Amino acid sequence: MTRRKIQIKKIDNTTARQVTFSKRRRGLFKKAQELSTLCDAEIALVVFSATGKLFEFTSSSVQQVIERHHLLSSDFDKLNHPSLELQSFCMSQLESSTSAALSKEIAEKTHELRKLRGEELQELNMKELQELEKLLGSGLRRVRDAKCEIVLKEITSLKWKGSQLMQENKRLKQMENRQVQTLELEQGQSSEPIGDFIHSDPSQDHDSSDISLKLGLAFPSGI
Amino acid sequence: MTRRKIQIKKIDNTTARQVTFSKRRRGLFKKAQELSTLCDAEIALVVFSATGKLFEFTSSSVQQVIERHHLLSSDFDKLNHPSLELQSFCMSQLESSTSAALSKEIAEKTHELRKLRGEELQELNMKELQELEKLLGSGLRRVRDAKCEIVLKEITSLKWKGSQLMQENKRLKQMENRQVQTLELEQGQSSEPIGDFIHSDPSQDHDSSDISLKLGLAFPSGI
DNA sequence: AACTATTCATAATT
DNA sequence: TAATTATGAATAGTT
Repeated sequence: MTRRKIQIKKIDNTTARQVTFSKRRRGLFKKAQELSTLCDAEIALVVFSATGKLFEFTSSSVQQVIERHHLLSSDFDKLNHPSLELQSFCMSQLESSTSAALSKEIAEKTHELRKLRGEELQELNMKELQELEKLLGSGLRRVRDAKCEIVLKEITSLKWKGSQLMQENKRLKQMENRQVQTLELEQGQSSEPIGDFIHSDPSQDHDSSDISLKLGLAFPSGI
Repeated sequence: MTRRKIQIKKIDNTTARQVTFSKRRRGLFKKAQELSTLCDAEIALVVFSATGKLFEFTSSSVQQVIERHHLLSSDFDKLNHPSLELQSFCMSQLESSTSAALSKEIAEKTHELRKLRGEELQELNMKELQELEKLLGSGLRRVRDAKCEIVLKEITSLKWKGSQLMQENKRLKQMENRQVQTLELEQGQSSEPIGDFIHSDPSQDHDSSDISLKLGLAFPSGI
């Protein structure tokens, strides 16, 4: 995609296709390698060229499984049934991730969770306990910070809406005064128009009444 | 690779790592798709994120092969690759039932762990934060109890060993007195034997000095 | 989630 | 094939 953009469709020219395959395959494997390193991801990548040649990349954690698989698969299979080979390879990848690695990972995470919940402490020594305490302490601090954050946001929002209401109120009072003055000058006119204006549609205030409700809920529950 | 070149090593910052994972994963899958189309290659790409989430790509040709196998495998295949056929069938069964479920469980546990470590709090509301705080608080209490337990054991052990030493000491003093009395009675003997006896090999005290060292470590670091 | 300054990948060419 | 280079893509850091 340089010198000119290309369409993503099969390259007709065989030579050009092979050259592109070589270049892009290298690029793809490099990207896979980088992703697994940068983001601690487990990656298995298998590529069969149109001519049936096999290329593969796997992050170190799944390497063993593949080696085992290669020992089991015959050259005959590789040469004659690349698709089958690929398929069974994929399946073994998934399978291994499934039963062995995933189960192990779950066990580890479960254990970690139990420790954090203080359910499996007898096996820990003083140093490990202190590290755990530190972890829990910092977690607790972050939770409390998050709570503060929420409350502060509520307060800021309330203050702002409060000042809005005060402004509105002030404006309405000025209006009212003007109306009263006008009435006093005109003497004896009906007061209907004033009532209509002052007691305007209450649904306009829906937003602010909602706020005081939120405040009522937020504070008593304990900050 | 923009704004600045980066080192290809695990990204420390969790958020940045997740963002990069998303971006680069998309890039990688796109490249894989392009390579398979442009060069008529068969590609299988499996990625597990650090959080245990599964992503996969298989070129259409591979997908077709797999589907064909599952739905209407030919007699030829059956005759020549019964074990592979059976294997792939079993695998697919395993994959759909186990892998998905296990992956989901890992994702859940990972999420739970991240919450406990205070890494994913922005999505929680006040009530959830309070529950989390309670959980962390009780965990912290248990960890501190466990630490107390260890220290109390140390103290009990020290007291016991101390009393043992005092008894031993008392016995030795009695011995010494008897020796002195004997000497006074015998008058004019060398005092060498007494010195030898009192300043006995200090390596015998190794055990108890070890304890006071442990205690010295345990207290200042904060119980 | 969108943007942009860079670096990277690579199509065309030699 | 291998190297070069002009250009399009990908993406790290930022908003």
